[in-house]
Amino acid sequence: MSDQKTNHDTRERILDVAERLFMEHGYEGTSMRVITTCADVNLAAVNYHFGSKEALLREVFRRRLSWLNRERLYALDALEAEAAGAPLKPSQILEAFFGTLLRIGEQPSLGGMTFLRLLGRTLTEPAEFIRTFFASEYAEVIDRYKQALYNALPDVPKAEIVWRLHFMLGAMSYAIAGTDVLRVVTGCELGDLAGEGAADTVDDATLARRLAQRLMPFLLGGLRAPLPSAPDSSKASPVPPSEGDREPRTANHLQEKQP
Amino acid sequence: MSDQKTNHDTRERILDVAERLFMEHGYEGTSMRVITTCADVNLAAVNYHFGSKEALLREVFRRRLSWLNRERLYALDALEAEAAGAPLKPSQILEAFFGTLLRIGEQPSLGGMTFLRLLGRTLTEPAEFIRTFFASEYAEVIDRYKQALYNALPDVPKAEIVWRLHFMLGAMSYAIAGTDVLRVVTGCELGDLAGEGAADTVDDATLARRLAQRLMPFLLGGLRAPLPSAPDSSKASPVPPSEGDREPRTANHLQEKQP
DNA sequence: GTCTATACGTAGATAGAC
DNA sequence: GTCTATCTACGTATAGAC
Repeated sequence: MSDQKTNHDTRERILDVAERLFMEHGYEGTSMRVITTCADVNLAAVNYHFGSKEALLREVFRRRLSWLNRERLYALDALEAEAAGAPLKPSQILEAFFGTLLRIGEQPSLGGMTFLRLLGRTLTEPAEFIRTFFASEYAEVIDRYKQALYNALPDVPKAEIVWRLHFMLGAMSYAIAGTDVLRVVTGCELGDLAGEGAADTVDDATLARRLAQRLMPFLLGGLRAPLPSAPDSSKASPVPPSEGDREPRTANHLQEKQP
Repeated sequence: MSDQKTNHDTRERILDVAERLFMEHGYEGTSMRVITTCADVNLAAVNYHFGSKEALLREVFRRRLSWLNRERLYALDALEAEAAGAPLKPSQILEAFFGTLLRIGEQPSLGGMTFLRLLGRTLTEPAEFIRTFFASEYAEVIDRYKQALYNALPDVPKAEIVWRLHFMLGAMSYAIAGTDVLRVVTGCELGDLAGEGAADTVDDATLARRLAQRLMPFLLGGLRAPLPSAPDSSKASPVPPSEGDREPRTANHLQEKQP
């Protein structure tokens, strides 16, 4: 049973090809004909094995996300067990959430950078079925991590934490998707940016490691930034002290334009 | 000439409808037939006025981006003239770049939140013609702002600045796109988050203002975060001092996983 | 279980009447 | 300049042979 074409092989081959093509051309931009041709299977194979194109996309994500989100829960469990009731440090929480994700990029068997790029791009796809699918897949993990952040930053309003979680997800998603797109905006290949000297191509595992190394301080800096001044409410903005890490206080740079 | 259907009206009506539909369903997910039906024009009108569907998308963006990027250059010119050769503060640069963008959300005549959401989503679309179009539209502005940031943060490696610019663009794009998508991830409507008390619907202008108020401190915190420790190079990470704003020094939270 | 062949709708684009 | 009618290619899905 080494090189024999079993159903399992066909299914996996379709999933691998679809993962890459959805990443390269988007969901709507990838036709079933192209998928089945590239996977060297019959046009009908997708509907036979998965039922529909939508179900195929869901399965592409499920086989990766179920692993990822389980690992994220394990990581949080471990941290909380070690802390024995004390709130976690924000840096620990971010490392568990984003570090677990970014480490996928170093391991092709978990999807590698192909899957990370696909994930980053698909999070903004407007199709309703995609959004509801992600909502259900992420619900538990997001809820647990939000709670952890609430506990870690007790003096920061919960709404503010949710906003910043949102911003962090965005920075991460674009950073990943951009490792082969956003040269457009930055005007140069990210390979040039990742290395200190060698400007040529960088393999995926190295890119993933360097991305994590650059991204995590940025996220932590954003999460722990001073709160904005209150605009239309009379309550003051307390400085959020965070355990372990010192919380810097700087001037408020953004003033509300119209009071 | 008040309510007469001129060519100009037809063109603008097509652009307005296409802007909204591309935002709601994506480029591939929006058909010419739906566009022309909603705009109450004939199917052939798009090809007559714009030449093709791709050219229509480009024109949808061009009429907004030409204004936006001109304003961004003006804002930077004004800051640099005022500074008279001295480097700008990072907060000023971010305000000029992101503030100018976010203020579009308050003005429906400039596209409002509809255009901002469309922009946020389209930046990740994989289609080649879209990426090359954005590259040319953004080239000058990005170049000018990169230079301004280099000057403002002379002790931060340029590669690090480009990475962080990249992260900031991502956080902003997702934050915008998410104002009607990412309830998926955060588990609640952003309307709930924006207001202190009133949890119902928030009009676009208010949402845009509150978004800017929350986003700018986050971006500035990320931009001015401590540099990551050098992983595979022996040179130390200097703390970047920035003018005007005090630069906080915190511990490095992220350690390289493999030395 | 897998593939061949095809159904049936819709995509973007265009020729030519008005 | 605008519209009708239509072209050709491609979309997903399925019925039925092997």
